[in-house]
Amino acid sequence: MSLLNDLSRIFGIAFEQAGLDPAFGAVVVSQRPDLGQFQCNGALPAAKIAGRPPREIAQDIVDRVQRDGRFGAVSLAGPGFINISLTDDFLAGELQLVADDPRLGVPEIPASRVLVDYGGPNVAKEMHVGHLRATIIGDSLKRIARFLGHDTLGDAHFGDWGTQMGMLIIEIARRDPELPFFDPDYVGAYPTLSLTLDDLEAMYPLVSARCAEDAEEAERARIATFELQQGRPGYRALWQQLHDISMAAHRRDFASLGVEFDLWNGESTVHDRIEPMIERLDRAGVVEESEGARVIGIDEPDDKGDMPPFLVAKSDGGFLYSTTDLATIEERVDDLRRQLLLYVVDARQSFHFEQVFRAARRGGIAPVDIGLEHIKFGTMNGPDGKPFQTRKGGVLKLRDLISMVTEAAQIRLSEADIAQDYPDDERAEIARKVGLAALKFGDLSNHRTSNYLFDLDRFASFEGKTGPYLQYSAVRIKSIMRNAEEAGLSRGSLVPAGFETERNLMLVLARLPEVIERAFELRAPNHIAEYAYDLATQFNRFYEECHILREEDPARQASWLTLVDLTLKELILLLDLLGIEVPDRM
RNA sequence: GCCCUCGUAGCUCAGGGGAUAGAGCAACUGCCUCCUAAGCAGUAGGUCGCAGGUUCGAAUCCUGCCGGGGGCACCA
Repeated sequence: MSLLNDLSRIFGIAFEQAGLDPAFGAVVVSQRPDLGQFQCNGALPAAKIAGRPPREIAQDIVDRVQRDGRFGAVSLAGPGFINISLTDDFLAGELQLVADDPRLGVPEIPASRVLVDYGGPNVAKEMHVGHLRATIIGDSLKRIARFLGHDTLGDAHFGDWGTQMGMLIIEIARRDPELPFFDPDYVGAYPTLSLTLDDLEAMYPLVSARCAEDAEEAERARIATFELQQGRPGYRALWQQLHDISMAAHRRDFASLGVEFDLWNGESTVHDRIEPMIERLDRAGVVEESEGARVIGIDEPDDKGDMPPFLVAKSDGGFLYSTTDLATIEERVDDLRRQLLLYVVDARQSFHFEQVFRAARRGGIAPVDIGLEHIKFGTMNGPDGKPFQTRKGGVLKLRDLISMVTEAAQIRLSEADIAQDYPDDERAEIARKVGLAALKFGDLSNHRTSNYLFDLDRFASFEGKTGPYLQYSAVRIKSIMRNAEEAGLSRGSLVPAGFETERNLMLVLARLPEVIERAFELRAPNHIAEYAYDLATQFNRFYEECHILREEDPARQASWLTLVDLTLKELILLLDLLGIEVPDRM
């Protein structure tokens, strides 16, 4: 029931009556608001096929459509553009349907079973700014998919089964070799270590550096990894503790971002299905041996560059992340019954995903009707154009980043006179929501594939095109609705627009369905962000021009209350799709 | 060397083959006795990296070149 669909259908019928493909009737929002609210450019490409002058076809369409009373003006311009404006009556009627619809005019599409893989924290490493994008973009895509009606699962997909585990094991063994985890003959319960994630995080770079320069040490880590994967009890018990310590910290960080998952799986989840999977691939003749390792050939005739084979098992029989990734696809397709897998992962891994996806196709793990997509994103850079680092040169922890923006919001709140009488806990809650909004919107308003510059001052300014601006706009409406209720005013049917800003607000409100659908099609939350900003801006203009509570015409006032209430609902929906909450006041 | 990606206003970034390429920040000028000024209105700022091509029409699609970033099997 979207307005653009309705208009496109009307124009499509006109093209059809003129003996042309109805697809030419596609109507879009006008690029020239001075000439019309909408435009249809179909006459230009149609002219080529029909062998008639474009202006003649356009005139034909205009003549047919003009008999329809809903259009205020339909006119021909330039080489064959058709400019369209609606009557205020028609526009109000269309928007009334939206206002009466719990889904705000967004149709539920035929559901498909989707899984979004995002976040991707690792054992023994605290989440840092690099995880921010994966988490925020993935969370938004999951919300969008779910709202559109897809059966959607989010998986944090923990990095918990690779060589870093072997390294941690040998490091802990080095520090305390007497621990029973390292005694192969030990039977009984294992002690609980009092390690924190900070401890683990301090260990990792040390042992990692040693492995890099000392071949024997690297060999020990490799063997430990292998034995862990083979099921050595002491190592498994130690692994469980390292896993749980890390998981607890990650859950806390995700919670503070307001991000939730349906699945907290990881690489280790699929361990038991790796052997059978490789056997099956072997029997199918897909796996070959190469330099002692087991690989799947994935090159294709029209490859531009080299495509090395995909590694499923190391020469020592151990597994690596490519193995678990392949088994994870199998699990998601066979057990979780997913039809579309979205991997929200750094663009630097695009070659890896190209390989895994090809291997999954070649091995029959993911038939062609299963969607496999790498939703790649760029890096968050510092002022030097390189991946963001703190002044000391270290990585900025996600936790610290969140405190920084929350603190900045707290300061802004102290400056505002209006907030001085708020209770302390409410102020803290507002600061949290505002800080997170600044962070999330600042990220999501960039297209995901571009690298962008992380500027803390910009995130802390809260002015202009920011998350807090959107919250502020919504809060203004909430305030109006509260005041209206106190004054005993209520909402009424929409009446035709009488002001330019009012009409424009209605037009923006009517664009919602296409924007959400397009954002999901392109896997691009920035389309939501962009539109939410347009909507808020248009509302603020209307707010300046039209004083709702002072309006003397009761019908118009009631209509305005409906209009701003619809604006609020759309804003809250859009912000929710971005993972941003709106406080009651700020 | 090969592959991927990006190049748009002083800065940070949007932009769906369509007309006169947009926004925020920074700069300058106005607007709070009036529903929250985290706001609104205005001024100024551009050979869309360069060169070809496809097209009635290209910032957008294709090719080449230049520049930034990234990647190229037993790490993740």
